[in-house]
Amino acid sequence: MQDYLLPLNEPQREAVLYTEGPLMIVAGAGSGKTKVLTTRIAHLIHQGVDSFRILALTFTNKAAKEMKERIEVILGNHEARNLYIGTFHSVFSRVLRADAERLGYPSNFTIYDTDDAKSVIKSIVKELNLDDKVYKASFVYNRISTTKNNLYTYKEYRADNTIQQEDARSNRPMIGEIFEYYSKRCFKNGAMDFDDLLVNMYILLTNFPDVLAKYQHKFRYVMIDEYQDTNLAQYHIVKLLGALNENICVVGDDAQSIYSFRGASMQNIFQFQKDYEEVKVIKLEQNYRSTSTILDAANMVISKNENQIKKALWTEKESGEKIKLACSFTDNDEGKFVADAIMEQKLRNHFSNKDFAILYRTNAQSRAFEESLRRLGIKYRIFGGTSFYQRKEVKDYVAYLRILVNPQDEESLKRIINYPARGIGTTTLNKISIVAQEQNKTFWEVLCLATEAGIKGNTLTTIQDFVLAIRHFQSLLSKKNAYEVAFEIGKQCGIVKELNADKSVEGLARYENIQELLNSIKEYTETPDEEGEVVERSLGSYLQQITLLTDADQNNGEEEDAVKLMTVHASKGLEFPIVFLVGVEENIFPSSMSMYDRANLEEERRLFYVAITRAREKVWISYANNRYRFGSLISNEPSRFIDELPKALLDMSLAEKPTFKTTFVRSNPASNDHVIQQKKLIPKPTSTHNPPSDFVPDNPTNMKTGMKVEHQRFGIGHIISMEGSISNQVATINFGTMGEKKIMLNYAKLRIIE
DNA sequence: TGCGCAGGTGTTTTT
DNA sequence: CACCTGCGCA
Repeated sequence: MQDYLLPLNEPQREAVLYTEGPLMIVAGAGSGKTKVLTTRIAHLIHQGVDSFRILALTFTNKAAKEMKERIEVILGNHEARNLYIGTFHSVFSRVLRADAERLGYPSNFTIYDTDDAKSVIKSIVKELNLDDKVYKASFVYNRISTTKNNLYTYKEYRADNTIQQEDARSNRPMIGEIFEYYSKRCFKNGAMDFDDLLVNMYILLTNFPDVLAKYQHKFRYVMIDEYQDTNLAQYHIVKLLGALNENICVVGDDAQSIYSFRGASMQNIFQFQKDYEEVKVIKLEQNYRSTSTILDAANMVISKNENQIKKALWTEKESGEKIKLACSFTDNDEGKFVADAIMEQKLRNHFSNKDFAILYRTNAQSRAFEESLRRLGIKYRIFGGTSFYQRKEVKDYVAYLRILVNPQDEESLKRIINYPARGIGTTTLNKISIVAQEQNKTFWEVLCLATEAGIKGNTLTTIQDFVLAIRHFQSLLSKKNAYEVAFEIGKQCGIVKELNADKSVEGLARYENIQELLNSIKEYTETPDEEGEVVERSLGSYLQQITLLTDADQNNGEEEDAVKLMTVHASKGLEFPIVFLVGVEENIFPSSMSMYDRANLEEERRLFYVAITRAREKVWISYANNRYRFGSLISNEPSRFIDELPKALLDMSLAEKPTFKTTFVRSNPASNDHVIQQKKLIPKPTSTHNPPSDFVPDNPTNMKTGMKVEHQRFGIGHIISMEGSISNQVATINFGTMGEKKIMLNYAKLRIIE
């Protein structure tokens, strides 16, 4: 037997050796699926399969990179370098670079990120004279995105009665029209958004039989990780690519499907088994990651879901510590509590910073933890939020580079034509836009012929200078490398000078970001090609690549000794010795956006499952009674998911009293803990009011100044005043001995008494 | 055309 | 609370 097969258990080995024909690996959390995938690829190469002919699609670029490295270790050579491996989006963008022209796109097409796409939608809504409050960019974008991920074009969208009725009912009948304009505009700009990378790949394969044949022959083996998070477009592409050889191996876990908002459907898992006559299914059920306590808890929670493939995940590991439940008074206290707990664990049990992860449902929750960690001098690193390449100053600079490579890109052109300020305002911009529309020219073409567009005087000279400058840099590109050109742009256009002039903390950070951007270009373009390397190192490929970098990819190089902070989504595929899962409250986790129908709630539950199963040794679950949201204090109940955990696996000693760091005087220390414990497992120690058992909150829209209302925790009070917008009303309520409180009606549960 | 201020408005999750 | 937008003024 080969050495690399020795560390595998029976089903793992079977999965590695089963190389021919369709294979589905159902891999539970922590069951060694990455190990199986890497060993499987290594085995293929070892058996003599040409490494250029293996395609592996992963969820993040970082995962791809790690897999490559692990394969190199197993094989002891650099064969893995030739693999086609990466995310769907990055692999397809590479394929499309080669064949984009057949679809009428330039090979240096620009990739629009979500912000770019929304900005295009905004201009279209404006051009069509529609109300931007009704046609909010994010709403329209999501709808278009979902449609495209289901492989619907704007034509089909506009022709579909059901869709049109839906839009009519939501009072947004023009979405189809916006969709059409948007598609045409992107095409004219030589730009693809994230979804276009999938859609156009699909079109390329279906409309050009020779291209399909080329890739079907090229990719003799196809492997897909995280299959439960693929969408319909991805499903069809994979099916097409694998149709010739049918050597398709998908790896997934329905229990970890958490991206339905992006069009992912775990239906693809079930469909896979129907698509091929002789599909082999292998289940990996032994968990090597977590203690049995953690695993039992996770299994118990996920068992509440109706929609799932039954699995029996087990472990040989010891039971370990119970899951600690911790209750804090406010979100700030929660931050301090977690930082203290980390400090204590470090001192008492000799853990290092890098052993800890703090996982939350939304990015906005990170702040309290950042502050408290900083105060204790604990090094931390946040993953996610606005990524480096989304920062304004970086995007502005990148826009210059995009224009050099693809002058059709109107979006980027608008970004930089007046940055740094050179006196070209909205008036001129609109004028050019109109001429461009009328004469069916690109924005750039009109700029080049500014005289004909009726532009005169100073503005004309400015535009002509701008055009000359861009052309100069374009020609420079053939003489100098991308880094040198980028550097020249910063210098000659005065961007660097302008940023350097701002000596504020933020200004300094912006300046440093630009230096970092230049460094990254230098590193990318000046890395010598290794033998056999298939990566292209032009400015065009650099620009496409950076747009597709994910949060998980930003971890540059060696692992540093820092506490990791990230959303539960971002933690997928990772593991940590100790996990703090925080903000585990109703309205937050599960999110108030997804708790009102079964499918959404089940996805939240899977998310909870993912969070817990990240931990190897210890899990702390934390919630706060009150937290600041939009500036005022709101109260949330502990999450229903806490109730779903087996009591025997919980250590509730820290949840009996909330940790107080805030100065707060309890008006009635002799609270009624015992009553509440009977009613609900989770103690609510701050309760000083005992609501009747039939307490039903009323609709907040009926509440008016002067009313007498009952709050579950604060008791009876009078509404003194109401403020805030209609969608987000804040009431000031006098609760007598409990004092005056500002309450957000959308979140609080209030009952009208009279 | 550009800047400063007031007011409104919004928070899932991400390629 | 922060961020963004829109408006008024120089």
